Amino acid sequence: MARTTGSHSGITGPKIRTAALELFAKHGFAAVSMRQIAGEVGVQAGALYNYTPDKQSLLFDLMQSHMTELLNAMPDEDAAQPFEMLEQFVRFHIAFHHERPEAVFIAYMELRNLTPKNFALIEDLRGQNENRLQNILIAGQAIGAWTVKDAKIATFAVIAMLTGVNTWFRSEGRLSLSEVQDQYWQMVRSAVGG
Amino acid sequence: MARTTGSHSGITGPKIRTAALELFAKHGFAAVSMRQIAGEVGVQAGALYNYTPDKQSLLFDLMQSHMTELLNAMPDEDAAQPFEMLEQFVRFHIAFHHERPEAVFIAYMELRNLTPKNFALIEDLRGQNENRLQNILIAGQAIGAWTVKDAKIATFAVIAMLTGVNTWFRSEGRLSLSEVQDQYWQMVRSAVGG
DNA sequence: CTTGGTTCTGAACGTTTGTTCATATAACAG
DNA sequence: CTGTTATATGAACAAACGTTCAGAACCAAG
Repeated sequence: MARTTGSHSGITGPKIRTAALELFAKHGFAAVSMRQIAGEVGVQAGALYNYTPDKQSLLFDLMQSHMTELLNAMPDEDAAQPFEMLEQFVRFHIAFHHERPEAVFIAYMELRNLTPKNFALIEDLRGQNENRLQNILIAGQAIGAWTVKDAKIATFAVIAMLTGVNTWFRSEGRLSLSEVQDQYWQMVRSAVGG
Repeated sequence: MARTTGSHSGITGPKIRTAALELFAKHGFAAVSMRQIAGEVGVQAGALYNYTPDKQSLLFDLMQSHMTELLNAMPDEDAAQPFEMLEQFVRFHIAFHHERPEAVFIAYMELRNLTPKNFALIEDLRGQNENRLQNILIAGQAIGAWTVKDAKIATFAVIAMLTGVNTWFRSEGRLSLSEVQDQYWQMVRSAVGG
């Protein structure tokens, strides 16, 4: 046998994904050319097509990886009471998103650049995440853990708040991650009336 | 004297702005071509350059108009107590954004497609809006109207919540505008501890 | 070394891009 | 009507786009 499959692939492949992630987050999918990505990797544009069938797939793979990572990393719902589950959800979301700002940015800024088929797939994953929060809120409603009126509205409001953290929070800044988590948890708890 | 300035300009000009607004919101600035905009207007691409020096200015003008409209339309701060001012801010923001979803979308999705100079100008206008909310929160803090710890965090959280309404709320849906305003106001009020 | 497969180059393809401009059209003032 | 001027056309420009592909370079097994 000859050279092992992906002996360079193991280096160039991830490099391409990283470069694409950063460039897409910075300039937007449509504004980034395959030649720019290749340049960042240190390779010619044609070489990218050993790793992705086309530009669209590159975007889709990045988004899909992010969403499945998010869903897999999320703590189990079953274990705890609604109140603790909500706190866990809030803290987890802030921490998880904080570690991968580019992926978060892309995952909800570049939805419109997906083909309809790919869009549907990502939207489904998005929905799963929102449903977990909504289920927590409904469960808490049911046992009177809080007083929020409409669980669906509250879901959107909380998701927006949490996603918004990434637009301003940086580790080097005035506040630590846990301070941010603390205050957001307090705001969310109060907002749902818990 | 000859023909009055802008006899057609008065028709084509606004048409171009409307078409650009819709297309930029739908597909993104970088993904929309001048020919697409022209096609929507019913004109050839070259004609656009009677109304804008270039594509970039078209984007910038749309964003600037939106931001100054927002700032001008905002109710005065001076009149009321922090508590009423906060409620006013929340209800106003939801209503105002609801009336112009495309402009809102563009105003914070296309920041990265502005030239550095234009970016700075828009960021300044953005900051003015955030400052109004922050001032309200600080004023309320000072007189003990609510218990929120960090006014800057709360500002970001509230802005994110309010801007997020546009991602899901449509007039034809289950809820009316005032129901949404009511529940968001309740959530914001609780979140700041008022 | 030879052999065979993986990875990359570099040129090329057909389109599309933003923008310009000479020219045509149409509307109004006198 | 004539003359003037704002407005639109449609062709053209160079540059950049995503993608393809023959061939070179490289690496590892035998």
